[in-house]
Amino acid sequence: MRILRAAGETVEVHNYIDNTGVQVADVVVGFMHLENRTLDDIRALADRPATTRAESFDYYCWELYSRVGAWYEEDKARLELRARTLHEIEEGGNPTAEIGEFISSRIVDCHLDTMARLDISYDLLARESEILHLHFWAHAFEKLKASGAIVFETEGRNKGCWVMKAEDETAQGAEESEHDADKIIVRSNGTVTYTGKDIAYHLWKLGKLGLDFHYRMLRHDHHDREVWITTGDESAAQSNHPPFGNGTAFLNVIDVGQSYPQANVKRGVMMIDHDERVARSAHLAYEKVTLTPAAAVELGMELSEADAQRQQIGMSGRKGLGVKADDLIDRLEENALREVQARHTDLDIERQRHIARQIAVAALRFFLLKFTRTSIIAFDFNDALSFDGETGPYIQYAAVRANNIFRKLGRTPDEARADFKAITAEQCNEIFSGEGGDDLWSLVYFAARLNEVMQVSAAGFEPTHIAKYAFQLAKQFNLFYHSYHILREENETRRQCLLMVADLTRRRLEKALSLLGIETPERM
RNA sequence: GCGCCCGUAGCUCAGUUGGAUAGAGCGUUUGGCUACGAACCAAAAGGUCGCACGUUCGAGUCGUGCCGGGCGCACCA
Repeated sequence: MRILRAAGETVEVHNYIDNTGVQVADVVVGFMHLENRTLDDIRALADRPATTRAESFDYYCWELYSRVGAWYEEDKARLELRARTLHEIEEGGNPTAEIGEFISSRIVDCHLDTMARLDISYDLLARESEILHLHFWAHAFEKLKASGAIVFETEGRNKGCWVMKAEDETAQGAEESEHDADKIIVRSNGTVTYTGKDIAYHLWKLGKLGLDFHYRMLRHDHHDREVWITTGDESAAQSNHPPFGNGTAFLNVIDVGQSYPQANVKRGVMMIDHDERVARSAHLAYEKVTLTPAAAVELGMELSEADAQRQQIGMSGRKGLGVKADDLIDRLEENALREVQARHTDLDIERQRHIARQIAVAALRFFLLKFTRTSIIAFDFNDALSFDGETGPYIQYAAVRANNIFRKLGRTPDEARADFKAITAEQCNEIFSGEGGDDLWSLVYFAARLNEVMQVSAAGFEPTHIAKYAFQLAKQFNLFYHSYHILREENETRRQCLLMVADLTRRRLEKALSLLGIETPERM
């Protein structure tokens, strides 16, 4: 989002809230049938003051969710309870749905708090419940039927369903093939599948549905910007909302496992809105983070022999196996704070904490961004917790060093720039063609490439290009920093040239970091 | 069976549209702080780019076929 905006695009950040799905249903089942709790009980639990992470509502639900998973395993017949609960939540207007609504809202709050720690925020939270209740599907259904995108099957395996036919029907040939290429959109019992709902949602994104959500302001984020959420309750709606939807293209950031359903969604939308801007839209697939066997052991998992041999082990919420973002950030902040306190005893605790938070965010964000989207990230605690080498803090450190030069000099970069203006082109040329001139040119040239790298990164939807570039620039700056001691330079002209090189690099470093969502601390 | 992704140094990964002796980080070995703070720098060791053909003046990169690993292919979301 930051990179696309910097490249001149207008971007709206939405987060799809699947508040009527199986995960919510399972937690509801856990509260209602494993723990026999009422809505008031759950409310009390959510409202109790939490002194440890384990007592927080989201941690409680995470743990409960895996318990429900195990409970289903004991007796598959219990899955009937999930189906019923899911149905009641979709229906709305009953106690089960009320509990579901409460839980999902609270979890969204927790999620936003966690994301805020990483400087992540959203413009709009679009809820699945509204897509159902505001009849998005009914409108999309008519359009799909009218366009011939879906047809009603009167015979065969899919009898009684509305299906989207496979593109290469003839090439398919074999009737008895194990897998059917046709995609069912409406089931024989008349209910709509996920793909159908998602097609409706995407038609809305492009302003092609002829319907809109109601909106209300949910909260201000950590930068005091408004975060809006959809609502099906017209009386709660606020009309002073920013414009949402009506996009010219959409980018769905979902893991690569969703490639097949996403391809179907795009196909469905294309049949109604055959437009180059839709063609430009894409499923921006990324690979998941998995655990190294060592990390899995550290999380308390007992490895089978087969697992220990594996390269990676998938995380699973159902099994309760995963790294919780808040835990990881906590550890990063603790480690960073220790380092800061060892180095900067003069700063008060609040400033130390602030710096520690900035470093922790840099470490985690860079750790995730240093990989390409398509490579599976094998999560290792040592790598993720590191502040040395190819890490976010390394780059921050280079930028802070550059700033320290000016701090020690007693002049701001702007003042130094004014001094520099007094130097003639000839004098400058002499420095840059003199001893070490090539080193200076090489750094200046590399620093000047940020914009080009940003374009490549935006065009390929690949933030890692910026990340790799930022690291290389920091590395080159550190070399320069060691090779040329600026404040000790006696030649006044030369010193001012070196200062300008340092300032140029500093600005590019900070810009690159900000594109990655990383701040530059005042001290390190 | 069909489709997608991956295979590059001991480990984790980069490698723009095909272009010169294939690059980082970590780890290992060695050296460097009277400091613009060493969260750093320098040096060394370490690679048949999974295998085999093909296209090309030239292939880690493009094509085909194998081998190995991961993930999809619901009237679930």
